[in-house]
Amino acid sequence: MSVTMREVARQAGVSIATVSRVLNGSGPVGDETRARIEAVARAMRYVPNRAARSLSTSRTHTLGVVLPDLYGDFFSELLRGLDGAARHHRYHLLVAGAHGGADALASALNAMHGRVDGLVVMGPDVRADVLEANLPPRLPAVVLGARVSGFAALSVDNEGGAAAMTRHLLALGHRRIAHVAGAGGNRDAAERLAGYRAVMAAAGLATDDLVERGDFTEESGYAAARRLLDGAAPPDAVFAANDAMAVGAMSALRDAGRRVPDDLAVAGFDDIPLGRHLTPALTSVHVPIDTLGRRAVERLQAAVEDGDGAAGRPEILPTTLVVRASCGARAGP
Amino acid sequence: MSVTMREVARQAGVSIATVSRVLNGSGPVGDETRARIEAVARAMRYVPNRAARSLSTSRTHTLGVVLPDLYGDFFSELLRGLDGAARHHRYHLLVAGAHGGADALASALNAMHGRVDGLVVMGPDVRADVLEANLPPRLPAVVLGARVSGFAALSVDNEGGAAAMTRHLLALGHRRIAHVAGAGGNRDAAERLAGYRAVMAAAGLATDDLVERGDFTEESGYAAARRLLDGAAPPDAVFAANDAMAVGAMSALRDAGRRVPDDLAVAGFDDIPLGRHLTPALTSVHVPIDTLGRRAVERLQAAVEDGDGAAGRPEILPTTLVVRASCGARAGP
DNA sequence: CTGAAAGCGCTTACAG
DNA sequence: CTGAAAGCGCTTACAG
Repeated sequence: MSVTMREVARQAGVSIATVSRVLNGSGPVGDETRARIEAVARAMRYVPNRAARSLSTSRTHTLGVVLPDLYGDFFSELLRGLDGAARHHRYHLLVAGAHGGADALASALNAMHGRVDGLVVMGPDVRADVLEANLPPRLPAVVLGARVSGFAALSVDNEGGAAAMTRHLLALGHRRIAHVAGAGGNRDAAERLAGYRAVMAAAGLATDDLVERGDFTEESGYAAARRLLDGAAPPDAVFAANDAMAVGAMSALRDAGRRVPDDLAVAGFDDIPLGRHLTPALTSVHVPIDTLGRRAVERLQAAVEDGDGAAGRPEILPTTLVVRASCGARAGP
Repeated sequence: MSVTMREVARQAGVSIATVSRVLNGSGPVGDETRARIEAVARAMRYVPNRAARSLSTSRTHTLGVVLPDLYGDFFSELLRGLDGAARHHRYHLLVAGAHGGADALASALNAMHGRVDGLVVMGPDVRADVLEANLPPRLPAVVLGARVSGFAALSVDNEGGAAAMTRHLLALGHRRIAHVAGAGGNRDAAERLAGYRAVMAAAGLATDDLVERGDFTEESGYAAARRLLDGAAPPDAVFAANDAMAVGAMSALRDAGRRVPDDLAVAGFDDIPLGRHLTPALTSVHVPIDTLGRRAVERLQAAVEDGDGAAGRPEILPTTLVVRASCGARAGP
């Protein structure tokens, strides 16, 4: 195929071992020899074959990333965090979208064997036992948004964030606070719902007719808001489990002739860039997505370097309330 | 490290050649032998080492993707297109962000040698000769947004789109149409500027004091709009070379107390999802970003399969005008 | 300082 | 139908 070390060695009149030493800066090599080899390699436009190198060193300098999807504000920012940290630690990224399903996950993981030094797997939709059954036993891995025994877990404080938002809405005087929950079976969705419910219960407020389920898409947020408006006693605030659904809800309210925030407050979760640009700007719970990516790489890098399995204590990143105009608070940046 | 074919072979009492045949479904193997090997492999949780397989087959089933960045609406959608098509053709994606600079590009390409069957490189900021000097001679590659001799080129009709937008603004009665250009040295930016200039010139309108340069960021769009407003004779329409700058321009106009579209029309380029959510919604030029990704993979896949270098004629994808409220046209979806 | 050789984990003609 | 062997392109003790 392409030019190999053997050809460089022949051209330079040395053994391949010496070429390897020069290219890796390892072992002692005579100055004259080194210069000659470097010149020949450059002239021949030699580039080392990484697959071969990986095979003999069993190091790839690559991290595998398996996400439910590669698209959208959330994953885009996650990739940014992963990419930045990976670049910083001189790692590359082998990415795969594994839209739901244990099969997709298994096949993605299979295809990475021997090509990565560690794995970042995002699994809020995947059952922990499925993950556990498919993660390679020896490979360092960090799991995002799920907890799998034996592997490092990184997640965000969904419950705390949802609780803070619910308290904020209560403090603004809202009582019938509806929640548009995320997809069933999704861990983030479940935790956010739990945070909301806990605070409502503590305030002595029932939530029976105030929870509608969506699936994290804008359309599902629109539909959920419609159902809430059509109910017997419509809410005075809508807290969606993510920003996309909040955007959908805002559209539904507008289409129904209700003004935000005058008639109804709306809030989301994630704090995607879009939120700042809406009119009114969207109150949300900030999730440190890029930090999530960065920390994942850092933990992995440490694990690879130290040889341990990246296990260690689970890490929960804090979320923060971001108050803007959509919830009707007076002071909104 | 992990369990290898040799261990499976030993456990099953056969040679590694036979194990390989079973795993790949190649060559004839006795039913009883096959069943035994499959059982053993499953029991041992054997997963083939891809680096080793790549080395002996010189096929990786992976495509390398080198982008200026991995973040933002544009790249996110491009990745979506790439990922979808890659999955469809059973390829994986090795991605790298190579923020400007020939060095980053060279190092990213280096690190991919031996690990990919083909390359997608996005190069609007990179000079063609730098690309040409760094692309591996034998590897099929498609270049996005640049033209490098010997490699397939895929781009979008920037000039046509900018011309159509300029004509649209003229048709709405605007005369002093300003253009906020993209980064200098960027090919997309240059083509969009050219499209704008050509139509203005054909209409007999001067553009001397109507072009401000930005760098594709929202902030630069804000600053450019400010400079235009502060000029001797402010424009009556602002056409930004991308949506992010249009968003910045809208903010600047709002901060200056000017209403969009009543006082000034604003238009962008790219048609990112955000545009639909703005108030007023942003008129833009739709760029088929995901198609760009999909076509890149399709061409590469064909090249890998057929053994040719993926060269062939350059392909220019059409752009389309998307009229919304920000330019003041009556009928806007 | 330099080279011959073994080995990384696979695949694939070539024999049998 | 099955196995022994060479080879993919590197790295790395081990000699010298």
